[in-house]
Amino acid sequence: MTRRGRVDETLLLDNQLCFLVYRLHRGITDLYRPVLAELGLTYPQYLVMLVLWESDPLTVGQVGGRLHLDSGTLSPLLKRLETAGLIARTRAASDERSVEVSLTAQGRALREQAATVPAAVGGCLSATADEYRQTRELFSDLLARVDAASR
Amino acid sequence: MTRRGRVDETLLLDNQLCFLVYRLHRGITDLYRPVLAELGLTYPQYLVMLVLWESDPLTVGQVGGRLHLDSGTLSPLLKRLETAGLIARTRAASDERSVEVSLTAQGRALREQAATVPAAVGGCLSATADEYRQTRELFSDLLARVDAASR
DNA sequence: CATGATTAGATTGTGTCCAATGTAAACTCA
DNA sequence: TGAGTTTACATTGGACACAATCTAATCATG
Repeated sequence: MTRRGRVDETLLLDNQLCFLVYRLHRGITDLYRPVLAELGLTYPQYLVMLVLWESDPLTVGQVGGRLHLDSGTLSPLLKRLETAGLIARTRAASDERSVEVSLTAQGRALREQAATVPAAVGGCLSATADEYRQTRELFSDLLARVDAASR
Repeated sequence: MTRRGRVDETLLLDNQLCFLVYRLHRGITDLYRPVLAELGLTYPQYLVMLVLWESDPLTVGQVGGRLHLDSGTLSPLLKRLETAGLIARTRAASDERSVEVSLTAQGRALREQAATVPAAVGGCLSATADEYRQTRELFSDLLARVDAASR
């Protein structure tokens, strides 16, 4: 394809989709950081709270399944959320291996404050709700392909 | 929009574009990891090499400008690339504050091996080159918007 | 020219992310 | 039932990413 000694344009940074995703990820977290800082959360911690606001309680494994994170990441993260008073962790009675993660009153209350977060950030990403949905579909398809490839 | 006590669907994980980008970023690095491991590189290290294969030498600041990374990230990363024998770091004669990063013969040689990397990974992302370009455009626009928003 | 401000990198500390390993509980099935 | 396997989570260690601070060199301005 490329001749010897010439620039291989597939190796050019700007041509790489993956670099755009990498930059996009960091750019978006830059948008979230100041907003979430007011809630005392990091972005991954916010994701865990989103999951628990949808369904509570959940085991550590269930939270991990939702976010595709393992205990190596979740254990210390959940410990910090517990220290912050937002969640409680208790060994499940039915299976002493599992740990149930549940929201505290403070953790539930934080949801009210968080209600404004998506609008504050999402507005930067798309002009219209339709465009937002459309982009989301494309990303979703792409993610499915990536997940399938790593199988 | 949402009534009190009802689920706020903007807080649903699956509705959030940012979560897709977050997952996409990690999914794509999962694809790169085994391929780059054969070159002895992590993904961020690979990015630095891409930048240097395009233009060599560069100061630490120039590399950082290209990747949007600061010295807090780059200093230890470049130290590891130096230990691996891929780059050299020398104080610039013209300005003793700057450090010039240059490829070693080994670092230049690695490029041949890396030539197959984009195809190995990019194939998972899009079926056709046209689709790839189209997706890239969309990401590029979105990134521009995000960068503009964080100003 | 001397002093204060700015700049380039390095360092330190915190929080992910992931691989590898450890530990205790639960399961399997001979 | 009981020994071996599997499962759930915790821990450790390496590598980013980012904020904050530090140091040394350069610049700006009087």
